[in-house]
Amino acid sequence: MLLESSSLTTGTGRAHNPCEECSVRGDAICASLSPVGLETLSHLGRRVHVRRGQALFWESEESVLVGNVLEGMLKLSTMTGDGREQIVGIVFPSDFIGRPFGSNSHHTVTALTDATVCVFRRGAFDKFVETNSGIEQALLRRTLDELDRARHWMLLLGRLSATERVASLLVEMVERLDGANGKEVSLPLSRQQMGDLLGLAIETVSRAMTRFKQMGIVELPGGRRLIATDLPALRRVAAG
Amino acid sequence: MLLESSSLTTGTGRAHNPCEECSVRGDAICASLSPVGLETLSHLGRRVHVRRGQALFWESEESVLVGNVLEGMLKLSTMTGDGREQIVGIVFPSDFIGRPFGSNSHHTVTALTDATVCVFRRGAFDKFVETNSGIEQALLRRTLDELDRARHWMLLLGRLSATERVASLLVEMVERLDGANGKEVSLPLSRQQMGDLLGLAIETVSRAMTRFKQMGIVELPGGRRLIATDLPALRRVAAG
DNA sequence: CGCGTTATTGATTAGTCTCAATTCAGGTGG
DNA sequence: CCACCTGAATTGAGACTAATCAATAACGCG
Repeated sequence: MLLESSSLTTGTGRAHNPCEECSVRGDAICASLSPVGLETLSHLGRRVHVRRGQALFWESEESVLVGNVLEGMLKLSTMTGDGREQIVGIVFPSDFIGRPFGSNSHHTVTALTDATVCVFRRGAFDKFVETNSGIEQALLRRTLDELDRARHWMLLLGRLSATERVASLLVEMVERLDGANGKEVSLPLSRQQMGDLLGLAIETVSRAMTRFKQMGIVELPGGRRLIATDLPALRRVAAG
Repeated sequence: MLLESSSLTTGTGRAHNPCEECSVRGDAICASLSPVGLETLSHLGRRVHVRRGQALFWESEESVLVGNVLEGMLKLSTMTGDGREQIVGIVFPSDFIGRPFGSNSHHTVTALTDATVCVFRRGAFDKFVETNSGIEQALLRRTLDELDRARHWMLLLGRLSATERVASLLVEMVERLDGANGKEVSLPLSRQQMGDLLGLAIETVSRAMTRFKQMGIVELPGGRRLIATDLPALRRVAAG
């Protein structure tokens, strides 16, 4: 249940600043930093590897960590009192996770694929932000974007039918995994997780998928693989 | 001496900064400003009065304005292609509205009650923020809170039953309108709007309300008035 | 190749939406 | 001040969507 720190490995690099050759150097909030700021930050962070299915912060536990996703994809989720789960966000490389500035957002962060995250203790990160206002603005922009995404998802959850929701998710996945018409992508989500994200039962998700297959707008070559053979049509279904 | 403050406020001499006696001075993002910053900002903003039902920015139109709510309550909403509406947020006095930094969030802002908003042209506001990093952090905190709220709402929309949703809304309304057990509050939302917020049909909302009345945990003395006679019980229903 | 897990498919049920009919509240004009 | 009118809210009946329960089928892994 609890995070096993033994399974988490710390990154290397001491002489050279490891941030310089970070895979998300140009996209994450660190992009706004000067070389000096970057140097300081590099001493605060450490790389953590998480295996698929592993939780990163535990819900309702003091969320002491914040960080940037370097590789892989993770889900943010909450639960109702009686155990129903809702995924409230999917994070991709260069996305920021965690809640700076004291308060706590009560979300579980779980790796959907094997992932690498550059983490900071929140206190140290907060202090660093105070003296580097560039990063603050980067964080603000990113948070505003997240807010827009969350609100867009509210529309989906509140007003779209099951079929429309599944189509929307497939379209978004194809886009974010840079697929195209006829190009195969590998979904990072199980059917159960798709259900938890869309507010649907697993069977409902499955049925929608087979319906799309029968309509000839997607192919499902087994497992989590997906080919959108008629992306415009899928988009039309998603639109509502 | 020459200039009279025209339509907007005051009545106390022009040497005095109108922001000083603003109703949300201590709570809005302006709270973080120095007297000098406040002085500058006061020249950029103007007060706008909106009547109940009036829209403030129009969806998909270039959202040129941002601002602080001074009085009243407003809703943020989006629509599907075929006209289904979803309310994605309710804003209260001291809340910030609008999307700074270029991009556009495509939300309609409509007054739920008569309201007063302190608005800024976005370009001017953005520029002001760049030279006043205090306001940036205030905005960031506020946006992080909004994000948490939106994600909490995703749980509600994705996983709670109709009854649980309505109970949740009533609890939240009682809290934000500082009601208590047995204290009457006046809901700012019509049944239709409650439905648009909860992702439910108007009839379903109505039925849930009468069920609560029959259970003896609320009273509905007509109109939009509400008395939670057993708030703990209502909370229990909401919990799910 | 067999086993456990995950996904699909089917039958039934529960919950919510839709359509339709009153009832109620609030504002208007006589 | 009251009767009326209009929009909002409630209530009821039936239709439909998606959840649940249950039984295969496909996959992934040792």
